[in-house]
Amino acid sequence: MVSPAGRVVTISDVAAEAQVARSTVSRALNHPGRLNLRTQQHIQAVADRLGYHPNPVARALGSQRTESLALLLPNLSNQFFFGVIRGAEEQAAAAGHTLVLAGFRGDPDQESSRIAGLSGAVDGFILVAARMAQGELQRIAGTHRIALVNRQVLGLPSVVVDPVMGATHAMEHLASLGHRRVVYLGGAPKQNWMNVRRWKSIRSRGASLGVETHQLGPFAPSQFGGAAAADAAVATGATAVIAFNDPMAIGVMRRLAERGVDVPDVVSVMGFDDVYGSDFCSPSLTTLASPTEEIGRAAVRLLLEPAGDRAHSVVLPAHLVIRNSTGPAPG
Amino acid sequence: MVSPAGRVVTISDVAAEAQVARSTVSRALNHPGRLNLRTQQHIQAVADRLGYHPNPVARALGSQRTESLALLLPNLSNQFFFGVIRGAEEQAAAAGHTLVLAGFRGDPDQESSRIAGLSGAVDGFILVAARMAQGELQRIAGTHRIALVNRQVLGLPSVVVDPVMGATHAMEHLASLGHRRVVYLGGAPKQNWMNVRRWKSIRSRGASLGVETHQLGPFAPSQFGGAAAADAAVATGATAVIAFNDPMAIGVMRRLAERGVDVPDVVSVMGFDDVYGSDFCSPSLTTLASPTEEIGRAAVRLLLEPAGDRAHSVVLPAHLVIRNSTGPAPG
DNA sequence: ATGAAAGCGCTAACAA
DNA sequence: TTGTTAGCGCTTTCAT
Repeated sequence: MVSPAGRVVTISDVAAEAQVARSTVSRALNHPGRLNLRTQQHIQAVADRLGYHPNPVARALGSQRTESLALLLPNLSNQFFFGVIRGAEEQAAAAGHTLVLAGFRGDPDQESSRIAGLSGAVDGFILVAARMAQGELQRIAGTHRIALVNRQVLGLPSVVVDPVMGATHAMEHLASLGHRRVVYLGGAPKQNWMNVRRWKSIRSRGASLGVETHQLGPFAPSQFGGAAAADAAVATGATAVIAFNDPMAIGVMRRLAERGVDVPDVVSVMGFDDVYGSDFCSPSLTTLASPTEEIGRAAVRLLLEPAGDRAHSVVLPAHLVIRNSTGPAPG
Repeated sequence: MVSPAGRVVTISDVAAEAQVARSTVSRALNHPGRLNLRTQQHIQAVADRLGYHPNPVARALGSQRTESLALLLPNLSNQFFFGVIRGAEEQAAAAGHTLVLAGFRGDPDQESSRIAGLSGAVDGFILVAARMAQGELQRIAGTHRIALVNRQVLGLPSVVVDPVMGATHAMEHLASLGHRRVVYLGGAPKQNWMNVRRWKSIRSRGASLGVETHQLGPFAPSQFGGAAAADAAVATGATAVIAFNDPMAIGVMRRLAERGVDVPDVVSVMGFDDVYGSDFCSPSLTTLASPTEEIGRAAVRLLLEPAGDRAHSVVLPAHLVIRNSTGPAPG
């Protein structure tokens, strides 16, 4: 850590103390086995005694590997992202990597400028709910290792929660309860990959089930947005509301409670993701659970995989969690 | 970004193209003003045209400044931490810094080993709810810039939420509702700085108010821990329960609901922090709100301040949010 | 199996 | 105001 003189211990200090060349110290620590066992043990002992820790910056400059990954998110307010962060950090740490966190505040310009700024500082980028144009993503993928989360782009590695499975389960659940008129509350931004797929899948499954579907929005993907959407949602005459995500759904329920509209007796409400709080809100929320942590872990694995077998696209299942916010259609 | 040849653009490319020395390019970008305006503009233009972005790693090796900060947390499950992360990222980004996230899984050994591993890779550390021994923290502070969150150690910069204010408000609130017997559910680990202060302050304010206080625990600082504590809590005969944090309090309420014990008619329940969910759980939770984001921001500011006026200790106020989980003592 | 030497891309004295 | 020259601490050929 620190020499008696107060200086940080460098590889030179270890080399001098162990009476070997600096390169030998480097090898002893990075490629033991390519060394005489005794020298390697000796060097290790000296390094330990001196409290030597290689400077990651210097190491990165030489090796071109920083052993760190960036996680780029639209914001840090959404509970869904928190799960992704947790999974990513866990997997990164397990692989001996460091995780850099960056929020881009929903601004696509900031998104690419942060990538540019971190370029060289990390070995790869996990882009969650990327807002950038597809062409720009492909261009970036030409020079950087990236993995997308909840967005698919042809030829780029990605991890998404199956939107078709989710929407299908949702519609089948509602249809089986007798609902014939369902409204989907879109989340902003409207062109959000997941938002588009969820709506498309809901509409198409609705058609095949003989359930009428409408879309409203986009609304902010938060309780606030849900509350703002609630009145319009019931005004459509729908007996069931599917929100783009759980916080929106909770916002809907809170607003309906204020108005005295009973959930699920008058209106059923569903969300997506099963984030923190969806189990203890009132009524508890029926939702399509996303494996948030696994998303983060899978994205890290994708990034760390040998470049050979890349371009995978991982599709994770969504599963229906039935709670108390959905019930038989009234009438 | 990338030269026609596919190589990443370096400072040398810019220098060659602009017909100046590399150091001049460096200056033009880092210390404009110390340069002839025309040269500086010319270099800037060339750099822009080539899409030059300085390599942060190389820059750090030369300057000894990485422009990045590490945020070290016991885990990434606690909602309270999420707020701190959000605030820290925001403030770091505003200051042009990058945030490295590291969880140490509650293990003090991992805590210090992650610090050692990141040493040199970041300019400073924010240590949230640090578990390390005080002496070790002081030793680390000798060689690294650190800022503690929710822990105070003599002479070290820190940001804490006022535990006395919080506990005082809590006890006064309960006393005014006629409660005479209060139980505090401690959070693990027992020696957690905040846990200790909260209990001490509750006990002492209880004494001066003539309210009997007991401590139970420690329990896991989560809904799970709260649920496990609930039965024992009511068994004490207390009419009010104060949990170490909100998730615990929510866990208590869920368990009590299962048992048919009414909150707040039979037992009042309070938590700390006012995290996500405390407003929409059922009943909504009376709690002592912590300014989580501001904690993160303040910690970053502390770290980024000129070394001269360091060793500040910031104490942020906790404020009482009265909701529906507290009511008059029964009887 | 080990050492010598050349960089990685940049910053920062020091010169001019 | 600008160029020259050393490094920063490490990895990595290339020799030996």
